[in-house]
Amino acid sequence: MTASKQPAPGTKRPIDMRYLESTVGYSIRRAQMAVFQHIYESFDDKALTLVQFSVMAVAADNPGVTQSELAQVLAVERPRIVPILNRLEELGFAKRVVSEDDKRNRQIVLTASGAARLRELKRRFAAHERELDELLGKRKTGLLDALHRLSGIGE
Amino acid sequence: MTASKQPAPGTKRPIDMRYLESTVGYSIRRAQMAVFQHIYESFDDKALTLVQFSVMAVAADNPGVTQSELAQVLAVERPRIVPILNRLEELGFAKRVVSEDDKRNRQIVLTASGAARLRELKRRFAAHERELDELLGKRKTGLLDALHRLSGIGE
DNA sequence: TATTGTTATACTCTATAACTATA
DNA sequence: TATAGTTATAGAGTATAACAATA
Repeated sequence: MTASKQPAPGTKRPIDMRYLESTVGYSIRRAQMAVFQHIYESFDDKALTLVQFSVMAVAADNPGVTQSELAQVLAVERPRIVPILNRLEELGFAKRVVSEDDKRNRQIVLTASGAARLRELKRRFAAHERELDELLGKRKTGLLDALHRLSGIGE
Repeated sequence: MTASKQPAPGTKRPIDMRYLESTVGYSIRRAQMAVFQHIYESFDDKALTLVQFSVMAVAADNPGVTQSELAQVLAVERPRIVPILNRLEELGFAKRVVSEDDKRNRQIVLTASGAARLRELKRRFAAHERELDELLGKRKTGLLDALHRLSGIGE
């Protein structure tokens, strides 16, 4: 090993990150980045985005859910739902149906093709979650509990 | 209580979110949104953004850290560091100093004013974390452990 | 009036490519 | 040639305002 003022190529001098890593805010951001990337690697090519996937998952369990309801429960602004559903309709995975009870509402329903696509993606998502299980072991229950508690801070 | 096909005004029919809420990906996104919002509420008006705060925090503990190092440890792209430092210089909180050893490097150092501002924001950040502690109790250690494990998935 | 879906706008974030100055 | 910082650009994500249809 040669003494040098310059770090060897490929060698990074260590940066003290202890302060930020002790905070929930920074740690949760880094964890979310890693988890999202892992999900996208588990999805197949040309897969849906996570928001599109989430819309399909909610629509599957709540047939006839409206766009406003989707926006509210997924915590995205109403205008953002529009291009997401446009895309899902283009792909033949979902349909807007004007509600009979209140013609302002568009009820979202999955097509057979959309339900099949969702099943495939849920299968891949489950494989991703099993990998997290290996990493987390028994910590997973506590993690979800803590995350759900954090989600309710402002209420 | 009146029977009605329409939900009463202000009443939302419950949407079944059990699937997404059982996943780490969705739960972590919602938690991050809540935590970040809580941090910004704890900061004072005209406060720095979280990335600006993070840059200052790293620079304080690692005097002379370069822009590339900041980008790498904070997981942001190099180009994004530029306007962040421009702003911190405008505010008089940080300075770029061309390195003597390698004139390509700009070493980032906090000014006295920047160090003082960082201390104030860290004080507010600590109050935010104490509120999280109340919410999480003994779960906090396990949460940070789990988040740090998740951050290392791809490695 | 109020609400749903929509359009439009702007600002931030993210991801690249390419330029400059240094090495 | 390779790297640090910068500029430029394009695509998402986010946040508002306002409009048409409906209530």
